[in-house]
Amino acid sequence: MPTTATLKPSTSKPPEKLIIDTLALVATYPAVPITIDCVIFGFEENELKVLLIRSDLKCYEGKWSLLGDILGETEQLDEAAYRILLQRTGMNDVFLQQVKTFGSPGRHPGGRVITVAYCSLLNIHHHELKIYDNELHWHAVKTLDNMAFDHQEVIDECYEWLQKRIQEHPLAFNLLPEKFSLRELQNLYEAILGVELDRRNFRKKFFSMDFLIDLEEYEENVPHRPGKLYKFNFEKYELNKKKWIGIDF
Amino acid sequence: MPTTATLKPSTSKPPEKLIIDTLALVATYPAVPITIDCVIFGFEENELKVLLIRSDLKCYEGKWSLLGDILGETEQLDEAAYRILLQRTGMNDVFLQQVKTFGSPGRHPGGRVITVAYCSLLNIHHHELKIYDNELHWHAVKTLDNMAFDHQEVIDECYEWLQKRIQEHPLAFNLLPEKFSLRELQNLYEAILGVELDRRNFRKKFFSMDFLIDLEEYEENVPHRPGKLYKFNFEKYELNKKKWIGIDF
DNA sequence: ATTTTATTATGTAATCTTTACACAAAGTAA
DNA sequence: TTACTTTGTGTAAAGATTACATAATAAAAT
Repeated sequence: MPTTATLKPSTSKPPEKLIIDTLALVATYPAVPITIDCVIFGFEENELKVLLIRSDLKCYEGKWSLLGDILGETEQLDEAAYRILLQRTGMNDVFLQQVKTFGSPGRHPGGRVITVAYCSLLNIHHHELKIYDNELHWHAVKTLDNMAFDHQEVIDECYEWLQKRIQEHPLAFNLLPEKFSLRELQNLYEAILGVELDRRNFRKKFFSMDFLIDLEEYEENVPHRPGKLYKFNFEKYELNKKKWIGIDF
Repeated sequence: MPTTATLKPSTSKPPEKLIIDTLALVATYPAVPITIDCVIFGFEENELKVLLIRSDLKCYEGKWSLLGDILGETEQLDEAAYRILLQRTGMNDVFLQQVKTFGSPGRHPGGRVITVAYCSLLNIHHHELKIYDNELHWHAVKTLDNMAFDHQEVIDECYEWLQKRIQEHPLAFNLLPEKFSLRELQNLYEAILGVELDRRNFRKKFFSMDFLIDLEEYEENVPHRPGKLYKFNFEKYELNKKKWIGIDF
């Protein structure tokens, strides 16, 4: 035992007997089917949306469901999430992150199934859906109801995760066109955070971060004064990103 | 389909055939053993520590391991985490939170086992260990090595989660005595965040949050001028806590 | 008793950040 | 030409952060 460890009291005992046959050990463990569910948020017409399909279970007939599938026997969790997204939508250029695992014994009508939720945020017009089986579609997050399984809860947790995340990481730029106006950026934040922001202060904030590249181009075909277009400087961000924010609660 | 949903293109198809026998469906799913691992951080002698036991697998002989066990067949994930902590340590008054699920196919030598990591932070002197089997002990986080399974990685992820978390939530107060001096509080933050902080600014920060109750009492038996004692006003915090932090990256 | 040592407690000026708020300029549509 | 809509911009006040030094208190050593 290293000297840095707190001394164990005299009642401490080493393992009774070391287990040699780990395969036999694991074989005695009860096993549970694992699924991965993908919560893919998108943004369109100033509204946050999420990708859903029709449930193919009779008991959830007509209800909506997340994109999910069972975990393959030799698959990494992340790998499965990317596979599912590709199989269901044809998209292969999306960054997914694990958010939370849901394991209530009663969450699946067919018996215990544990699901690991993965989340992403993307530009609906940059990522063409190539497959539409089971009525795959973008559904407004505000008007969700009628969800199969515990998918409402899964979406709620992912949405909270997302709201936090877009304030700390430049996620939002993934769902704007490459060239965007500050108004588009602000609409996005307002839609996802569900608040109104002051336009001047919003601009000041982003300009002072100094990650926006002024393209010296302007919007076209807008029925009013066109806004300037910018793009996000991901390289600069990667070099300069903050380590921490400071104690604040 | 609600009117808010994006219209599906003509290629969209409803589910081919609805599944009625969900039990039979789930029975076809490959199943994986699930374990829960508890990453319990504690603080003692100005050092962050974590609860470890000896691995009882021959192939990890002499290595340290997190407190873990298999998930019971009808157990909630959270429930299992609390049970494991109670069984292994006798502690039953600890708040645990799910951090991440680890599922690399090769992470367990006995075959695929997926683990869900739960994390907590507590005051070593408030939570007496009542069981010491398998050399249960507090181990300094700084000097970890020689970990079984992927437990180093699990601890690393939980540590990062913790560093972020204590800056946004008043977690830290759970691991001080009820009455504490500002120096104790500062030591804690410095130890967990791994930085040095300016004493005057640190005090200003906490006083301005206005969640500390001045007890008008002083430290005793210290070989120098005694510091004032405070306690944390959890009620006030619950009423006033912030909704969000602001865009910053 | 006096001195030494360690540590607490406190204030201020400079800088930076946040907030609230209003008006002129640019383009389209009528 | 006018009306409409939306962009772009500045400033003052308040608040937060940073960097920094000195006096007070108690115990321990002499």
